[in-house]
Amino acid sequence: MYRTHTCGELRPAHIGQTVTLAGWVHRQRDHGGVTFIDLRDRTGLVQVVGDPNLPEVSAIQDARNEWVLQVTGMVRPRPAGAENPNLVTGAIEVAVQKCVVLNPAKPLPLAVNTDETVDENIRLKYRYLDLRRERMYNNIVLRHNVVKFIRDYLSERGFLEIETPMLFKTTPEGARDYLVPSRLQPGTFYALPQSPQQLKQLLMVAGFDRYYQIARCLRDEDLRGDRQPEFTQLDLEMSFVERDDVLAVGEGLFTAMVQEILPGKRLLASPWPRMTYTESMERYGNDKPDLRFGMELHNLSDILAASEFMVFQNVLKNGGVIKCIVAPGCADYTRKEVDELTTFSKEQGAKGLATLALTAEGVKGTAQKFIKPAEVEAIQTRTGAQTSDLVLFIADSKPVANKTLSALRLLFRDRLNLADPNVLAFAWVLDFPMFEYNEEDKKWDAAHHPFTMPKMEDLPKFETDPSQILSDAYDMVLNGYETASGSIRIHRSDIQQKVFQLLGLKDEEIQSKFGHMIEAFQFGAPPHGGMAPGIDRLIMLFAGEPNIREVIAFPKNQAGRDVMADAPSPASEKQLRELHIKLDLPEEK
RNA sequence: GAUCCCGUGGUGUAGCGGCUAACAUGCGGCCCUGUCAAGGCCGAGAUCGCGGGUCCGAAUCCCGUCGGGAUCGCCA
Repeated sequence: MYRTHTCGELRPAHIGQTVTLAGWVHRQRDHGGVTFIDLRDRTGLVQVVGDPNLPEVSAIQDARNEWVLQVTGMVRPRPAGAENPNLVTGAIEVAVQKCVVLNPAKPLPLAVNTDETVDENIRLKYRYLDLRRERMYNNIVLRHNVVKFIRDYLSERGFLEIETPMLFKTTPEGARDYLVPSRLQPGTFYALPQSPQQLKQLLMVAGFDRYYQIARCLRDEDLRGDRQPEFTQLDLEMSFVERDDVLAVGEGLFTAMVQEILPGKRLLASPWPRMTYTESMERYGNDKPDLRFGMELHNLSDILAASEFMVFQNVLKNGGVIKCIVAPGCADYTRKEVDELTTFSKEQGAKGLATLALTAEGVKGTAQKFIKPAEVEAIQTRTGAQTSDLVLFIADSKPVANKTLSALRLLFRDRLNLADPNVLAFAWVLDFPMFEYNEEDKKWDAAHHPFTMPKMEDLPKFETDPSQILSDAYDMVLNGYETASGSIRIHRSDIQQKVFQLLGLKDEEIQSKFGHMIEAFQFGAPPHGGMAPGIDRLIMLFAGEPNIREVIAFPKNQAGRDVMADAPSPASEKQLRELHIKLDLPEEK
């Protein structure tokens, strides 16, 4: 037996007991005679003392940071005045009688016992050391608590956790698949699942009624701070439900979770706000609004319809819009600062940025000479802009204006600290469009996915205007992130056929790619729907971390590499031969 | 595919045209019996990511390249 107790559990109640501990040297303080070590295991720290009056102290004196020790000694109270209120074990210490070095350690490439920032490349290369640090440990524990809460909550409500295959089938829609070559059937490939979407629907056809899975999903696309090539979703599906039944489960789950395991956080509103996709786009410029602060977008196209500003005129003539946001207290921005905002806007796709500074000395800014006093007044009435505020205008096509102002809004959020980091602003965004026109490929794409149920009343629009078809798709958003996405699914094979056809899939293609789905829907498929919250993103937001790598034990870097194991790496000739794969690599420069 | 930012001892930073490259921490040695980021003294450790250029002189300016991050595209 290596230990009788853990480091973090010792209390004055243990005084007088002889205990054996095992752990890492968090810190060592050698006073020549008496030596202190803060011994660490995952439960915490405890001070062990090597006393010259006690035997076997040499190992204590020799020990260095991160050595692994086994220590046996008597728990005793610390001398009066020597208690450490910062440690939960700070009232006591362990007087060492025996110390065994289980394993010494070389000096570490990164310090485990501080929270100072370390280059992320080094952290990832030595991730097993990085994970010893308190911040990472806390994140991993939080992750466990979140997943455990999910399992308990859903199990209590009749959901079954069911595993689905990792080796499945490539699909034509959606993200790029990771392919896995089949050895037994040369020339064919599995695809790793982008999500268990089809399988969970088939589980509904099977009658399981309420299913969930903590499911790994894989998508071969470029990485971002909130996107990893493999990530984890709470995949969830229910039969005989309407949209609000699904939303109620999600809202109930995360509301209870916040109350139970996130005492430092509070919900912005309960019940959660709901808005349509269209409303979210109008008011926030995107479909994942951060509702922790205002600064909404305003459409000024009507007020400025008669503007003398040629830029505005031309945009309106071409079907564009003039929209704005109001940056509070920013009227004193310098020319340089405004230029930076203009550059930022152009990076987002806008052709330019016009500003109106409402200073105490009067109206200034690049748009001042084009906007009449009456128009300024109307703008102030609509937006609530006041003296000392800066109004930022984007005149462009509606998508560009929304995208740019949305990005500016988040820029000011961070610059002016407008969002309370302890608030969780959950909300639902509803009624997404069913299809988006893909200009590049000149075809319709599914906005959510092709199994999403179009609104019944919009079915006639398949023949007239697919862009106007709304769907029973919904997103759960949190603090400016899409944290779940779901829909009521198509359970009728005739509607499913219609969708596939509009997406431009040929009959043979529908059969080869989705024949099993179409067929299944002909054998008594129940109405069903579900959603899939992104575990990594949620935990990132719960933990207040800036990216999801911080809440994943072994994440990949921006180039999709595991820098610790150095993956991906070349396959051997033998492996390739078995798979009947020949490489055709691009010429090296 | 594109844009921007970063790269200086093990780690974190400073220096940004004139240095023998500074500081903290870590590391090694010595001293020290109550510390808890212990303290004191001594020491080792960087050709400033790499290559080229400008200059009397480059960590510092320019170009290229590699590595990392953020963003656009991409992500049903």
